[in-house]
Amino acid sequence: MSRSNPRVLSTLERAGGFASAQEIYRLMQREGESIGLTTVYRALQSLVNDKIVDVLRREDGEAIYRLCGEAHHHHLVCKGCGDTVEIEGGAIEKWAKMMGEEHGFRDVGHTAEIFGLCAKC
Amino acid sequence: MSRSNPRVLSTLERAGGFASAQEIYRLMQREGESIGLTTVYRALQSLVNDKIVDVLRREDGEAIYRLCGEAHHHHLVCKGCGDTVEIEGGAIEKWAKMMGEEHGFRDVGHTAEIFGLCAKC
DNA sequence: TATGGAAATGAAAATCATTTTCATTTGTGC
DNA sequence: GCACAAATGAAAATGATTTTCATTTCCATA
Repeated sequence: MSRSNPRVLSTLERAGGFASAQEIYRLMQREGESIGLTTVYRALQSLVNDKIVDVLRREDGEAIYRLCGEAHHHHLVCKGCGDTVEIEGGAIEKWAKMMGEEHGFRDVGHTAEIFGLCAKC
Repeated sequence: MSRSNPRVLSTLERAGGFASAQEIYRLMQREGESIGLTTVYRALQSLVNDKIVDVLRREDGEAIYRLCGEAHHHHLVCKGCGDTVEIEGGAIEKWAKMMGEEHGFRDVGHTAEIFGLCAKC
């Protein structure tokens, strides 16, 4: 069942380890790779199953796939201009871990995003 | 421009202050209210603009609208069975606030969800 | 009380990400 | 070479959300 297409994985890497299925597809197209959108989606699902990547959501709901092992960080996003700052999340890591344990959960992950209006907006 | 339809707001309240546009629409239908889906979406957007509700995303990407002023909490969700525990997020509130200030952001909000496998799964 | 225009409404079509279907192709062991 | 499972991808289906556009409702003013 291993449909973890290596071309898709390598494209995700090349995209900075942080991209949506559509972006990966377009990128591969632009680079002349012959692949179908369906296969991209399937490969990404497979990579998620194998815990090689994980999934987050953009503010607009689109799924973005992130290479696990990427230095784990969070985002501070401006609602006005979309500018994004990567931030440290040490406090969150601990909080998530603690909360998970407290309720008997294992294999615990988390998402956290902060949004607001940046100085310019 | 105030399209903050009061019937939509009151339905969101009745739904526990936490529902998607589609759910609100279906609920209103079921209760015999005559309203169009478009109007529900517009009313919700308007409520968001007026900061009466804010928007989050379900794991599947669907937008859910939450009454502001609802006791703000976070979720611990089981990836296996979907069971959800509401949890305290004091640490996060502080973290988000601090990070926002540190980068000159105002009007700062955040989302944070923890997910893992519960004891039963 | 008419009336003219602005705001609100909603049905239907458009959009867009994602999933499903299904026929075709590829790869592998025999 | 052959059979069969897995992989592929085009096209259709799905589902949330947005847009279009014609109609209706409000409201202030003549």
